[in-house]
Amino acid sequence: HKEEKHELDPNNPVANWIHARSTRKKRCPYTKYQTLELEKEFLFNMYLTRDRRYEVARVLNLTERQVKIWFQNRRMKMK
Amino acid sequence: VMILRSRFLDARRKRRNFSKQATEILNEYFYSHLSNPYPSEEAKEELAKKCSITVSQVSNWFGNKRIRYKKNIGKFQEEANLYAAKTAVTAAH
DNA sequence: AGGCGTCGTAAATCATAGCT
DNA sequence: AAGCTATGATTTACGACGCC
Repeated sequence: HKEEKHELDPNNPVANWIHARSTRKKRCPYTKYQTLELEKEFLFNMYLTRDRRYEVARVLNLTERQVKIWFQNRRMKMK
Repeated sequence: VMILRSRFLDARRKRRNFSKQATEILNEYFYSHLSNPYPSEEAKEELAKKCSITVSQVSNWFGNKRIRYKKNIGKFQEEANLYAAKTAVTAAH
């Protein structure tokens, strides 16, 4: 199972490791308020509808993608 | 409710460092698989058992080790040589 | 095709154990 | 004892792949 991108450089032990693409957005910790509201929404339903996702993103000033991924991560954390 | 749970989860952050033997075992695996330090699920289970820690802790350890090694290879050179020598001895019977 | 699901991970950050 | 660093755990963000 391979992920993201590999660099092509012989002789460097790290060359064939998995590396994040340089275009990846830097991790940006969410505020207490954002996290609390996301948790409340998660308690309401573990899976988002499209409408709820749009609304949550708008209220918390996050992108729909961030909200979607937050829910995916949250479900994994729960396991 | 969530406050209670978050406190419970935060409690997991109260940790002890792993034993010297456990760190030894993890480092031996890491440096003897330096070109591909991604243990399979089965390998993680075996390491977890040998180290008396959980599979998640093994995953955390490798995640931390990979990024910290990559970020500063020079700092780990001495350690790398130490384990390379150790596994070389093992390989020579 | 396209979108959302899980799984495993990178990289940054957090919290604090344990040295100096 | 206080400060600093090492270390284990948690948090965002994706890539790979799966299933409808």
